Amino acid sequence: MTQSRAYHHGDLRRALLDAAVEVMAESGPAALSLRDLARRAGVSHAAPAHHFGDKAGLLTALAAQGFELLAEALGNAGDDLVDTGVAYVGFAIRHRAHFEVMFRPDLYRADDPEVVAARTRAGELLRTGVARRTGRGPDVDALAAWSIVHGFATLWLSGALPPRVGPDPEAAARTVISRLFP
Amino acid sequence: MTQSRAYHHGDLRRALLDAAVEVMAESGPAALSLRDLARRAGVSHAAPAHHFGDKAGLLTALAAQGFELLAEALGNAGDDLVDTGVAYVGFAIRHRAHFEVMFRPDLYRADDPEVVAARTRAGELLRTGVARRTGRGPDVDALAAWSIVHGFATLWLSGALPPRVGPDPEAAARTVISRLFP
DNA sequence: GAGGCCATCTTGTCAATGGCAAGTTAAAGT
DNA sequence: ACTTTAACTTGCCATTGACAAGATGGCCTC
Repeated sequence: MTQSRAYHHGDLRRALLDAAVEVMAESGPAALSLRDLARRAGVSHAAPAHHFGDKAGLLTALAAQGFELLAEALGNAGDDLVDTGVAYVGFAIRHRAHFEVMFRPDLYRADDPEVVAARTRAGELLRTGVARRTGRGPDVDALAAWSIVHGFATLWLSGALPPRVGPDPEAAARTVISRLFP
Repeated sequence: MTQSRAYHHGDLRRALLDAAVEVMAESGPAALSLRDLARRAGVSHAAPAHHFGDKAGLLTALAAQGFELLAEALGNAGDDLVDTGVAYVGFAIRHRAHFEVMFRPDLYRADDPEVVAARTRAGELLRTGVARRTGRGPDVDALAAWSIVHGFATLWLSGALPPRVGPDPEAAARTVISRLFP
């Protein structure tokens, strides 16, 4: 109904992407199988190939969608730098499957035009969030900010953080980011 | 010759781990195939199963080895906090394959005793590196430090950083970490 | 030194997967 | 009505991970 016309299935492209997100959120990207997605959508095993070409094609679409969602999340975060960082972490937690694909370029075609456009947009939003603070040059601040939120999100998602950090990732992230920008 | 006795092959266990590191350093963890490793070692396709049980078993051994290497790298880094952080990044760059597996617990058995022991050891070395500095409590400092070095390493490995950062990851990491601990 | 034991590795097989080729269905245009 | 074309199916093949059963060869004991 939304972007590809409704034929036999309705909106298979979206259904496959949604199913992929669901599977990966539970079992990680390694557990993804095109045939399983097709089964969940109630179509034949070769149907996904029509929409995405191959597995990398599906993950490319997912990565593009992820960068768009990230840009949206950063755009809604307001002007404060710490809020932007917390929004980055919140996006990673809430859209775990997207996030995990986005930063694994060996899984998809990172030079895809849609991916490049969405990634550029998200990157600029992230950088403008840091623009007004200065220290050793804005580049260093931006890189440090990106590193600390990306690292925190990654560590949280991988389960590497000790329980002592607490159950609320965004609250913990706020504390950590404030340590960088007091 | 080193740990498993030399029978038909010599030291198949080590050969398979080395081949796995080589493959993953080039093409990422998704490209890993037990049969390919067996081919490279010149043994039959079922030989790896004897040493590692299954694919997760091989990656478990690789993760344990990785945490040991990380502990070693951190131990050699000296007392300075920034040096410890740079050593963390240096480890991630130099042992990319290990690093990428270590923080992807869906790929291996993270509760394996050897893995737990090595990870605990590395974790303590990382935390003692931060111990002497205090700010909002050592926990926050340790978490911030870990996040920033882990995030920088991850972003560098994924190729997400702009070329402007320069060609030397450890030099750039030093600048970024110094931003957190001036 | 003969026989047994066991770690090491091989051969054979099976289900599942990704990807390709060729055919089928049905909506949409002319 | 006829054609075109997107959307999907059926059938196939090579590769892979995992398992079962067998072969090989060093080591140990009596």
